[in-house]
Amino acid sequence: MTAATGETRGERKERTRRAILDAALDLCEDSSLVALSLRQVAKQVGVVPTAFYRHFDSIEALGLALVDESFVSLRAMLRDVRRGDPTFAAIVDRSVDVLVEHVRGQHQHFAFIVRERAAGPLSVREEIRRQIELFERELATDLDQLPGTDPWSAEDLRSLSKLIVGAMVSTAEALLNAPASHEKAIAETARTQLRMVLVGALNWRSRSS
Amino acid sequence: MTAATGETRGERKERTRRAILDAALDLCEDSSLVALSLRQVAKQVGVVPTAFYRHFDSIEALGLALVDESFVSLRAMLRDVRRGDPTFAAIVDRSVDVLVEHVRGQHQHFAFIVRERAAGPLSVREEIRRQIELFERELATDLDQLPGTDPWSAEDLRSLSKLIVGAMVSTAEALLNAPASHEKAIAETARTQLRMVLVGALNWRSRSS
DNA sequence: TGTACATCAGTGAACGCGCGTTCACTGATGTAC
DNA sequence: TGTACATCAGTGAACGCGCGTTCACTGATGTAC
Repeated sequence: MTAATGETRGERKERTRRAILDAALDLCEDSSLVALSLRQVAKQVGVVPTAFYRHFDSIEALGLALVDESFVSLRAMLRDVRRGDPTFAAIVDRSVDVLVEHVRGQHQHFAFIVRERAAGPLSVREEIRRQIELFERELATDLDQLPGTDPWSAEDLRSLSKLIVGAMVSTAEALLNAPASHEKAIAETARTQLRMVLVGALNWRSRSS
Repeated sequence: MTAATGETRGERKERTRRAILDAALDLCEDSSLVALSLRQVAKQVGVVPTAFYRHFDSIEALGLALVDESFVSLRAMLRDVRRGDPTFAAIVDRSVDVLVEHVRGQHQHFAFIVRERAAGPLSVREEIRRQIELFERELATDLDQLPGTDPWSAEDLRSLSKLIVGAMVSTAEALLNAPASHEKAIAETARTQLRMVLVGALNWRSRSS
C-alpha cells in the first residue's frame, strides 16, 4: 500500500483492509475460499504476505467478514422489496426486478455466497446457512401479514418461505452462470415460478381447511 | 495396493481405480475438489503419488469421473420415481420417499454434486450443470404426459420443472446438512412444497387460459 | 509551538512442508510360439 | 507344456515452487507534555 497525503493511519489501514477483501472476492471467484492462499491475496493487494496478519487471523476469518458484508447487500435488497404495494402480483414483479438488479450490481457478493454456502470452510458454511435461515423466518413473518394467509399454519408458512427463498437462490445462480442476454428469460421464468407457488399456496390451503 | 491371488492384472487395476475414486469422495467431503491434492488421495489409497497417473490425468479428470458415477445413482433414483401410480398425490409421496432414501444411501455422491456444482473446477461445474438441465428437460416431458397438463405451454413446463428440481436439490441439501433426526420434518416440508407447487401450477394455468 | 516517546502497518529473511510432475526402474502378469 | 519376450501397475528419487508462520526490524504517524 502506497502512502497518500491527508490520510490518517486508521484511514490507511481501512483502505488496505478493503483492498484485501476485494482481492479475496476477486481471486476466489472461480474456485473457492478453501483453495485461496494468503500469499495470493497479499500479492494482488501489493503488500508483503505477513502484512495480512495485521488485518485477519486467517483466510477463514477473512471469509466470515466477506459473509457479513455480502449479507448487508442482500438485506438492502430485501428492504427494496418490502417497500411499496403489498399485493401478490406487485410483490412478485418487484421481487424479481430487484433480484435481477442486485445480482447484476453485487455480482461478486452473490457468487461468493452461492459458492461458499456449499464449499467454504465449515464456519463460513455455518454462518451462511444461519443467515439464510434468518431470511426464511423474516419472509414467513412478512407472508403472515399479507391478506388471505390467515388460516395457514406456522409449518406451512415456513415450508412456503423455504420454497420461495430456494427459488430465489436458484434464480440468482442462473443469472450468475448465464450470459447477460438470458437475463430477461430467466426473470420471466422466476416470475412464472413465484406466481405458481403463491397461487398454489392460496388454493391448497383454502381447499384443505 | 496389495496383491491378491486369483486376480487378473485388469481386475487389480480396476480395484485401485475404485479405491482412488472412493478416497477422493471421502477426502473432499468437507472442503472441495479444488482443495484436494493428488498426494492426499495417493496416501489414503496406500499407493505412491506417481501411481495416480496410471488412472487419471489430473484431479480434474478424476472429478469428471465422479460426476458421471454420481449421476448414475441419481438416474437410478428417477427410475424409482417413474415406476408406479402416476397420480399427483402418489408422485409427490413417492418422489419424496425415494429422495430421502437415496440421499441416505448415496450420501457421498449427493454431497459431491451439491458442493462441486458451485465450487468445483470449471469443467466439473459445467458437466454437473449440463446433467441437471437434462433432468429438467426429462421432468418436463414426464409432466407433459400427466393428465390435466395439456394446456400448459412449453415455457411454463420448463419453469415448473426447474422449480421442482430446485426444490428437490434444496431438500437434498437440507437432508445432507441436518442430523438424521430431522429427516421426517424435512420430508414433510418437501411434501408440502411439492403439493403447493402442483396445485398452484394446475390452478394458475386453468385460470389464465 | 516544539520535543521526546509510543504505537503499529508494513518489511524482509528464514523455516520446514506438501505440492505436481519428470524420470528411469522393477517385477509380476500376460502372450506368442 | 515350457520358454522367451512384451506389457504395464506401481516404485522411489529428485526437482523447483508456493505455502503458512516466526521473528526482529523500520519508519511514518500519533500522543503527552
